[in-house]
Amino acid sequence: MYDVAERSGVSIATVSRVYRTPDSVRAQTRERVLEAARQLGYVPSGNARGLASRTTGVLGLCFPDMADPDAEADAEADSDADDAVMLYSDQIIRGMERAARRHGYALLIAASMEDGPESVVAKVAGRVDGFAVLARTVPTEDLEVISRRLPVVMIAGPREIDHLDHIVVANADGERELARHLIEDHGLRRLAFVGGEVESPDAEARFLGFRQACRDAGLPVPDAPDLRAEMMTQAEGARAAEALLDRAGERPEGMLFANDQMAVGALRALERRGVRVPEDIAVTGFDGIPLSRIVQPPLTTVRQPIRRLGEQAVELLVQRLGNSGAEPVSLMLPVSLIRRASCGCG
Amino acid sequence: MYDVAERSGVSIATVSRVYRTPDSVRAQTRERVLEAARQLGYVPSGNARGLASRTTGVLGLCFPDMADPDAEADAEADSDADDAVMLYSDQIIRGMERAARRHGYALLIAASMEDGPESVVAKVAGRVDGFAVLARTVPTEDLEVISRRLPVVMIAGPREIDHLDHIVVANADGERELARHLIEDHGLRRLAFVGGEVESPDAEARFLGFRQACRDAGLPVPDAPDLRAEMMTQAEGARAAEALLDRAGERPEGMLFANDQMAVGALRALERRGVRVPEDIAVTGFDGIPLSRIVQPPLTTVRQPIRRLGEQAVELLVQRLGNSGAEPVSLMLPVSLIRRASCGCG
DNA sequence: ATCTAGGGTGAATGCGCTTTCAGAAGAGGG
DNA sequence: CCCTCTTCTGAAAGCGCATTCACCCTAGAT
Repeated sequence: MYDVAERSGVSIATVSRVYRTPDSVRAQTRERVLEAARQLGYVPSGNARGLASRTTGVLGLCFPDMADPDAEADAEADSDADDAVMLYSDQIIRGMERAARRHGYALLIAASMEDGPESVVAKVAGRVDGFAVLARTVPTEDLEVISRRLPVVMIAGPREIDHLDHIVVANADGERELARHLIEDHGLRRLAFVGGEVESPDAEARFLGFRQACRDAGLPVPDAPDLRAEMMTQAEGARAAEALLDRAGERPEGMLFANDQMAVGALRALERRGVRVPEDIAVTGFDGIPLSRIVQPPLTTVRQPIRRLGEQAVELLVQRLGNSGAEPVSLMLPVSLIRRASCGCG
Repeated sequence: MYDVAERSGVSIATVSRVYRTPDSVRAQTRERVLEAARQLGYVPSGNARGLASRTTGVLGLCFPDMADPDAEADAEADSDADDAVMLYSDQIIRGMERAARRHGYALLIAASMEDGPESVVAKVAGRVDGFAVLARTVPTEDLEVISRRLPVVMIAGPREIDHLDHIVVANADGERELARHLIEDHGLRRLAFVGGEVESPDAEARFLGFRQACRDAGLPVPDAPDLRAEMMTQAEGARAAEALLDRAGERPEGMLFANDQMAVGALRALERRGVRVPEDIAVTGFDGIPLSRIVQPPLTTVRQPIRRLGEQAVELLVQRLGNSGAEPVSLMLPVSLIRRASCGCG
């Protein structure tokens, strides 16, 4: 910059103005400066600019190293799918990128890994005006510290820190609506719910929705899922389905899985056992992954607006950057029931 | 940082060392500093660090605003596909992110848009240690200037600037192999090639491959594609297919399209016309997009390793950051022929 | 010809951190 | 008890830019 200033016969202040507030510089001077910059191959330092102006024009995203183990597993099984199917994190990224672009921000993305002290977050946090975090990516205490200095929004996670903005999808509402549909529209009564690990807030919320539907319909309200899967993968889903079949007592009329992966696994297990879906038993999932459309029968499920999650995160960040004093916001994005053949529809 | 230093009774130099070279500080002192940092909610400024150390730990990617108009169009037609299908840019991002992560870098992404002077590139270029550019994203002259200051790798574009590293896929080889397959294995002779706009280096390279195959087989070598599509979309592909059918003279035995989108459009047009594929005519595409697997008949095509493009880009950047004096590298990634029903295979 | 605005420009300061370069504080050795 | 050798730590000088604040010049007004 000093070179540019010297070469064009002005001070560095003027060079700075040429880039920041072009109108405040006489056109002729401006041209001289730009020409000099071109000749010298001048590239303004974002770092210096950021330091001086205390703002970066960049938003960030931290996501878990293994954002979607199921999809990874799928990918290995079918290398075609690998290139075709978007992971959860891909969709978030796409959503955030679009929204950030609209607001004139660039997006810095980094997957968490164990590193030195503070690790990834530190890297991101120090270089952005604000950032989003996917659930269970960053230690709560780190977030606590960082969120005191800049806007942070938690995506799809519990509200561990009360002054954080956060966004979730309507897991409970979706599952409730799904169960209601099975009960009221298809007349099913004996429903089994297959949940996930206790620490998964999503899976738990979905189970809660299931309970509500049972209560609403006057059916017995279970205290806990009929089964819990550790990994929520297809393999676990298949195992769960078989376990439910082999259980003493009457066979359930419907199996609700906490996610699509498990439901798909169940579909395959049931087929092996010669159990017809949906004639003998209804099966449902949650998420609306691409695979749910392709399996036979197509899976009734609940679609999450994952991309909108990312978009909304950016909106919240931008809002907070404009008005840091506002009350913490807590958004819940609506989901939509997708009725397909696996429950008896279509 | 000054506050942390004061609170823990050391100088800022020591605080800096705690983060940069923890081992050079006595354990006891280190703990005191970290504790103070925690209490104060200290977040190191990436900008300042970058300024002082002249390195950011971030790699960048600039991609076109409309990375893939075809996919966009698809998405509108089928909102399901929108969430499911990865765009070209999504795959590049995924590849780069993975590779960057391995090397300890974060990734800054920004789509180009018309803005002030220098626009997006300036934003990215000033904040990264090096970056990748998708073809036709950044004006050549800007690239020329920037690439004098930091490593830049051009992805899937022509080598406009000779000192730039660049990566392309083996477009010509792939198309050549594809055409060879049609000619030798299926015994076809009258082949028509539908290309893209002249400015599309990919489409041109593919046509070149087609010519080579013709030459190899002793068939007449065309000077130009039988047709050129402006947009390379399904609609254009359909139109092209019909135009070829309606042409005077013998009907071609095979139609080779410069990408899958057009081929898919052609498939549909041919079906409407009652022309059977592959019995009456063979059809092929290029890219290996997800859709190519699903259409009827499944499309014979050439798959590009898009994700690897991103990974390789990062590898090149990292290499050059380690050794900036090296000769410019020019990589060509191999592609793979996918034989499906539309050419008569399977 | 003198005065008054204002637009243009320059000097100087500081953003928060890294990095020599020295100096201080212990640790042994003589 | 003094001297030398390590370890640690502090002082200070930037890194490249944004931003007052003050100043200068040119018009238009008087």
